[in-house]
Amino acid sequence: MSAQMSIAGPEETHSAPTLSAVAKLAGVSSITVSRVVRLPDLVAPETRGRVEAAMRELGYVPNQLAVGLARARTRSIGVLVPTIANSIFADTVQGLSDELEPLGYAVILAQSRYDDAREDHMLSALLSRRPEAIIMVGSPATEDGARLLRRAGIPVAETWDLPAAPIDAVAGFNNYEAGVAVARHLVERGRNNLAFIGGDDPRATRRWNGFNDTAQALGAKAPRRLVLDRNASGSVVALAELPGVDAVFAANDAHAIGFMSGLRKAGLLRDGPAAEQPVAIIGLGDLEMGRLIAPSLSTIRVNGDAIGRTAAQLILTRQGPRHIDLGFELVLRDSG
Amino acid sequence: MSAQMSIAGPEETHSAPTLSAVAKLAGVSSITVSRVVRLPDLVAPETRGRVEAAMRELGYVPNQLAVGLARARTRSIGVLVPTIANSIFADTVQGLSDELEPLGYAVILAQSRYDDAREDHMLSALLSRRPEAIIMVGSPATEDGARLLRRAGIPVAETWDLPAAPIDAVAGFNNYEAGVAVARHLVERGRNNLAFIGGDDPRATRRWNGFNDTAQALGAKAPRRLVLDRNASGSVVALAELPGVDAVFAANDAHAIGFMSGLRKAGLLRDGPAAEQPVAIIGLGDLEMGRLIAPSLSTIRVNGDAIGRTAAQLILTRQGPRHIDLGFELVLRDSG
DNA sequence: CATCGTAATGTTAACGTTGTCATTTGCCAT
DNA sequence: ATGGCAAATGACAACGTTAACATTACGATG
Repeated sequence: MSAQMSIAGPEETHSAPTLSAVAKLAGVSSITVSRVVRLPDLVAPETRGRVEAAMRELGYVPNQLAVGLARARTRSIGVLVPTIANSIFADTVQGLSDELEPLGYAVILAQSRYDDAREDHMLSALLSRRPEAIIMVGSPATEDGARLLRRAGIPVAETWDLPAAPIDAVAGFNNYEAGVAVARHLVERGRNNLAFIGGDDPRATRRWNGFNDTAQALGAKAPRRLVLDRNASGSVVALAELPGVDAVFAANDAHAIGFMSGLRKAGLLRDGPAAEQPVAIIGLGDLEMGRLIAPSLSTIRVNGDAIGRTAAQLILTRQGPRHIDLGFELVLRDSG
Repeated sequence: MSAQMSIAGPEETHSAPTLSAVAKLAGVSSITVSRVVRLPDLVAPETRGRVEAAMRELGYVPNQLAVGLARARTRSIGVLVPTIANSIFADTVQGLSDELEPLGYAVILAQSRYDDAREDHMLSALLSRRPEAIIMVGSPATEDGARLLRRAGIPVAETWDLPAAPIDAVAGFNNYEAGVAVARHLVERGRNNLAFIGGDDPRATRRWNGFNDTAQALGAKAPRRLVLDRNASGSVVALAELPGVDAVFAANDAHAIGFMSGLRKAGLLRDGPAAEQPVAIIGLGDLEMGRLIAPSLSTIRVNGDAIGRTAAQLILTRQGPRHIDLGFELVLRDSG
C-alpha cells in the first residue's frame, strides 16, 4: 500500500446539499434554514413546514465541519488507547462512548500501540481535529506529548492510573497498590517463589514495583519478572523460564489464562481450590471469561466501564473533584 | 446527567494559534505558512526556517476542520459497530485503524448497540462529520439508513456478512454456510438433539437458518433456538432450558465458554476429546481464550482483523473486486 | 395618528484554511 | 538595454455555517 493512496471517489460527484441549496428550494434565505434546524421556535410554522419539506427532499445533513469552524465547538472528543483489540480497554471506550454519544459528541479513536513516537503523532493528529477534550489511557509517554496537551487548553482525562502530576483530570486506580495486594496475599498464603509476567508499559511496571517491594519486605525470595509480548499465547510457555515458581501475578487476565494453559500442559493445575494449586496464579482486569473457566481465575478486578464513564463525566464538568480513584478489588477464586 | 451538559471550558481561553498568528510572528503572509506545511519546496530555505521557528514557538497545530472545509477532504472515516466491548468486532476496528491511521485518516467510532433507531441516528451523526467513507458491521437495519448511505455518495463497506444487495463494498463471510458447516459436522458425528444459542441480530439469524435447515435436511431432530442477552453469563444457565440437548452451536465464543461453564457445573464436561463429551459445543470467532481453556473450544474461525484491513483497502480504491468473501474455517478441538 | 414593540426574516462578516490568480524580484539570453 | 522567465511571495475569494446586527410588517398604545 503506497502512502499516497487515498479514498476512491464516488461515481457521480453530487456533493452533499448545503444550507443554501435547501434555502433556494424553500424560497427563503439560508439563515432561516439554519434556524429551522437550531431554533425552530423563531420560524413561522408555515415557513418551517416548507423548509422541512425541502430538507427532506434533498436529504440535507448539516456539515459539522462548518458548524465547528463557525462556533468553535466541534462536539467531538479524542480518545487515545494503546490498543483496542485487547479488550481490557474496549470496556473503557464503550463506557465513555455510551456516556458521550447521547450528548451529541463524536468519538475520534486513535491507537498508540504502546509506541511513544506513535502516541505523540496520534495526539497531534487528534488535536488537529480540535476535539473539545481528550481522554487517554495512561499519561503521555513523552514531555512533547504532555506539552501538546497542556497547550491545547482543553480538558484532558488520564485513566487506568493515578499519575503523580496529572495534566488535568484523572480516573484510575493505584497500580502500585494492586501489586502490593497481590504480593501480600500470596506471601501470606505461604507462597515464596513469586514471579510477575506481562508487558513493560508504565502501568505494568508500577504493578511490578508494588509486587516486588512487598514480596521482599515480607521475606519472600526476590520475585522474578518476565516481560512478554502482547498476546496471551506467549505466556503459555512462560513456565519453562520460571523453574521453581509457586505463584504468578499476570499483568492481565489474558496472560493469566495463557499461563494457566501452560500449567495444565505441565500437569500443574488442579480442579480444586487455591490452596491445592501447585502454582497460584492471579490476573488483573476480571474478564468475564475468568469467572467461567476451571479452575476459576483469581484476579484484581478493575471496572473498565466505570473508568470510561467517570472520565467522560470529568471532562463534562469542572465542578467537584478532578482526581478520582476508582479502586480495585482482589477477587479470590480457585486459581490462587 | 442533563442533556444540555457540555464540555467544561479551559481556565484561560487561549484559543489555538492560527496560520496568520504564525505568519505575523514570522513576518510573512499566511499563505506562505500554509506552503511551509504542505509544499515546503516552494518556499525559500531562509523563509522556511523562520516560519518553522515561529510554528514551533507557538505550538502550531493545523486546524483540520478548516482544511476539510476548504479542500472538501476530511481525511476521516466513519466506523459503525454494534458494540466494541468484549467483542469480536474490536479486532476489526483495530485492523482497519492500523491500516488507515498511518495514511493520516482519523477513525470516528460509533456504536449502534444493536438498536435500529440508534443505528440510524449514529449513521446520520457520522455523515454530518463528512467522512470520506463509512465502514460498518453488517448492513443498515432500516431503509432510511440505507438511503442515507447511498445519498452520501461515499464508499461504504459492509462487513461480517455477505449482503445480497450491498450498497457498495463488502468484506465478510457467509453466515448461513457457517451454520450449515456446524450442523453437518455435528450430525455426522452422531449428534441428534441440537440447539443454537446467542443473539437474534441478522447475522446470528442467518447462522441459525443454515444450522436449522441443514440439521433437518440431514434427519436430525428439529433444533431449538435460545435467544440470550448480550453477555456471556446468560448462557451459563442456558442448559436448564434445553433438556436432552447433545450439541450446541453458540453465536460466539463468549457464549460458548459461558455454556461450557454451565455444562461443567452440571457434570457434563469431560477433559477428553470431543467424542467423549456428553454435550458437544461449538463457538464462533476463535477467541484466543478458546484455545487456552480445557477442554479447548471448537469454533468457526473468523479473522476479524483481516475483515477490518480488507474493508479499509476496499474503501481506499475502486479497482479490483468490491465483494470479498474472507471465508471461515471449522476448527475442531476438544469441545465438539 | 405617530410611536413603539415584537415577530419574522434577511445581510454581512466572521471561523481557518486552500485554490487561483496576481505581483515582485533577479537573472539570463538575445 | 530589453524582453522573457522562473523563483518567491502575496491578495482574494471560496468552503458551509453561525453571531450580531438590520430590516420589514403590523398590531397595540397613548
